[in-house]
Amino acid sequence: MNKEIILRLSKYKRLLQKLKALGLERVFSNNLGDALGVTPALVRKDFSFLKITGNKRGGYSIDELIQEIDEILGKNHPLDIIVAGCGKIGTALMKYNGLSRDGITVAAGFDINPDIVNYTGEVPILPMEKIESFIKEKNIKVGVITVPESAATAVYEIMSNAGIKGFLNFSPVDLKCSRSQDRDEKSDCIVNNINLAAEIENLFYYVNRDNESTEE
Amino acid sequence: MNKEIILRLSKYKRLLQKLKALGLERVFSNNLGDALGVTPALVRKDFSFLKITGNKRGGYSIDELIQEIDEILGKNHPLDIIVAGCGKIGTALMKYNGLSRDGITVAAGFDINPDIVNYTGEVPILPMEKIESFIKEKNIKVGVITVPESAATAVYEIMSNAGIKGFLNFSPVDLKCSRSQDRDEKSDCIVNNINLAAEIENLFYYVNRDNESTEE
DNA sequence: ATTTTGTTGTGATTCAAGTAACATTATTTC
DNA sequence: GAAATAATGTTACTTGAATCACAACAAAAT
Repeated sequence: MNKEIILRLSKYKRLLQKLKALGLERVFSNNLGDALGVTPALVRKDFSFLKITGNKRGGYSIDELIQEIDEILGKNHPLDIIVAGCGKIGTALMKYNGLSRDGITVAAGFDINPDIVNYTGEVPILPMEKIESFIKEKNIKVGVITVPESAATAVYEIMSNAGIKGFLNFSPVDLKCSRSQDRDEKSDCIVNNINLAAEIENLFYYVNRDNESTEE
Repeated sequence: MNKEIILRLSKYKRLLQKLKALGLERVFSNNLGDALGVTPALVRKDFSFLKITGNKRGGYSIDELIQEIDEILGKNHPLDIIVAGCGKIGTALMKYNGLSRDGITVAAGFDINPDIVNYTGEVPILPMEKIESFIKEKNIKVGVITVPESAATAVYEIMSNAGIKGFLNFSPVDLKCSRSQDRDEKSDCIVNNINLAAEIENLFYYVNRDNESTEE
């Protein structure tokens, strides 16, 4: 199955909440498709795939949609994550309001540097040695990796062995776990890699190319 | 054309630099494919598409490859960017070493909050009113958007009108410009959207689903 | 009650990224 | 110098995500 479907789900929900705030009660696949820049058929297919069903003439109930999407995204369970590596990016994520706004809680950060360990902060920063026991005790399943490239694989191994199943990886090495390619298989874990420098390099490629072709 | 090709290019290069550091001089499509988890044929296709050519028996010269990739990624020009919105994520990016390590320089940050404006920092934080003139004067082409959702579209418009062609957008709204879908068309601009909360929600979906199916 | 309307749900189609296969050609070996 | 080898470069194929098109059907209108 496609990762994109679930990313679209989050976008549907965000939009639905706004429509609800405006007083709307029902929505059509056309509305959602327009807003996301996809065809209405794809919206219906997404819902069909996720066993969400609408009304043959009246579209979809916004309230029900939101509820069902929450159910699918696991919003009825607590969304607790940890952050491994409290450098620039790591600490930013720990404090980022955009996560808590969507119900995601950073339970703790971890770092090898004893100088920045801090048990009393709003989100505590614990020594890296404690990451394994913390994961097991709190039964954490999702973690963010923001350690330097050289440490990424080792930290990933530790987290994976301790029970983390979902990874958001900001280090520039592509972490790939056993069967993560095929998201339908019951795989050991999932990794979403975000390579910030590569994303920006990517932009420069198109920008430079477009420049050149207009300079003629 | 596919964004993925250019992201792979960055990965090729990272790998090539490591191989070079180990003393290697030549590399085969097989090596690169293994490391990136793709078929060797795709590696050759990427190079073929980018007019990079190898040696029928001896593979590719690492030095030449690195040079040609640098050329394509525009590494011979300065990679100057700006950051709009100096909140948690924005300031983290401004100080993130991972960018400068790849030759990317943050020329300045911008924010509406006068309290955090700071002309003397390593990377200055300027008032948002100055973003337009700054872009024009310094001829900046790539920008990062890390403002709150409510301001995202407005800031995008200003930046776009001032001359920014490539956007990395961290606000949860999908910014889409005229013809950015089709990356072959000479389009007005390119936007890469990164929705952090959605990425994590996405992980929880798979983690929860796998849990449920093993609980039977 | 019957017809019309308008939207869902889904099978067929398109399209593009990635894979597989192979013809091509430098290099080595004898 | 000819044969064998081992890699590239490219054509044909596969696959899967998104679109298109339409049948099914609930609600509204007559």
